[in-house]
Amino acid sequence: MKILVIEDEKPLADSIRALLEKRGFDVECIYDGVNGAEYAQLGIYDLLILDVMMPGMDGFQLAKSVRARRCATPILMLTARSGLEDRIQGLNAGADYYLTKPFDTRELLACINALLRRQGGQVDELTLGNTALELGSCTLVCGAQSVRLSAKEFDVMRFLLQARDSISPKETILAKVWGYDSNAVENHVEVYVGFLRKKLHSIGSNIRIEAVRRLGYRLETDGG
Amino acid sequence: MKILVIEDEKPLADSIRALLEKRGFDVECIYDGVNGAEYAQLGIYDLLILDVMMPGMDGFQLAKSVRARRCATPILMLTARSGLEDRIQGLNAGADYYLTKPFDTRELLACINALLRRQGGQVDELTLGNTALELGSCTLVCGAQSVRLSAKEFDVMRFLLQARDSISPKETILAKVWGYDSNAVENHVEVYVGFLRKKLHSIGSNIRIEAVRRLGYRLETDGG
DNA sequence: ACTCTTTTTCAGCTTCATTTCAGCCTTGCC
DNA sequence: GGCAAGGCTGAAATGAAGCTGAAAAAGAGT
Repeated sequence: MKILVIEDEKPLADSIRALLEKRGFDVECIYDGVNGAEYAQLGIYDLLILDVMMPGMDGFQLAKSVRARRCATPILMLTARSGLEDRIQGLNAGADYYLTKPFDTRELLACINALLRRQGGQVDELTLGNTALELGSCTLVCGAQSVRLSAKEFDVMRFLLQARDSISPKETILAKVWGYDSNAVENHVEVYVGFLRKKLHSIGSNIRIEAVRRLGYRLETDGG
Repeated sequence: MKILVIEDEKPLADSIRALLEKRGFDVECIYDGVNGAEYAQLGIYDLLILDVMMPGMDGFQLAKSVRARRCATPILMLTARSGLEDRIQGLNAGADYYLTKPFDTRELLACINALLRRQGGQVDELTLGNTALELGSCTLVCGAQSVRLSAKEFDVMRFLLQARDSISPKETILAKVWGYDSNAVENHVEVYVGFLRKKLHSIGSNIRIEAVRRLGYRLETDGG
């Protein structure tokens, strides 16, 4: 995650950089508005953090110019001006969030997470080994390969992934996926495990569904 | 644009509704948290406005439960509690913006615009593959070719495009396009998907609307 | 009142996820 | 080895889910 900080007070900018880098973000700082605008418009950042008051070009102008170029990077405005009019002006200029200085570091982080959460495409997935189950699209993904799962296949796979290392008894899978009062039998689970094994294999996954005699199934990963 | 307001102070809720309706939004109000959660999870709203302090289920719990169901609707939290810890808790619970009461109506509108802008509310076309949906003219465009869509066709197409890779259940499309309380049936969606397939084909689009049995529809693009 | 478009209804048809089943393989015990 | 129980699998049957074309109904425009 690349973040661009545009802030003319160097000490503050650098402390933000330090804070965010500690959290694993990739941060760049620019100390004036005019240069900042150029970098911001590259469109390569996942988030812009802008100061409002800066020599040359202020945060409002900067936000407007970024948006005018159809660049959709989220913008967090950070400023000492806490007035209502400023907040409205900031938001209307294209900012996504308006935070007033002095700010608490935890609040800053919470804001950044909220903005990036949206940006990150919100792809919820369960992963194990080299393989991910995308919940939104019911798809198993392994590197460049992927297969779609049917509704029941998806339910079973998801149950196994959520159980992680523990053993899932067929009885439990049956109750959870088919319903405890359905008249499905354990062979259904066996058949579906068969389907899943085939699909996992077809995309080169290193997950195996292993049968534990009398007890149920468990996921294992090959090679580490 | 459909907005759901969940707020237990009826007069406030209704005044927000009036304000937003005047701006052309389609607004519903729910006056308690538990019911609110159910509506919110329908996934048919473009924005949720939540009060924090409510009997039954508070805004934090509500936001968490919505997010837990992988529902990505933007959330604006509106509250009398202005403390730092609250703001952090709200953002971490899944809120996208935190506004303290009493708020200025212009600020509220600016926030809403900022949040909806990101939702594709402000952009004027949605694209996928070689095809664009022009929001202003309800037209599907592919290269030099184009077709006009009827109102319902447009709504369905737009919903599918906004869902991107994820699967859109017929139930949700129905609720969003025909209204959750209409007496439309799932076959309506099937018929409209049929219309859209024909039109997509007629302009040489490489988008396909694929049925995922038991789960819903998803867009796919042909040829990489 | 008429024409044209959009939306709804419906019945018959197709398809494929799910179920069923029979036979085979594996494991572990005597 | 022989046997039994548990597990696996390929193929066939099934039925619910999805599709479609045509016609009725509802609106919109003239």
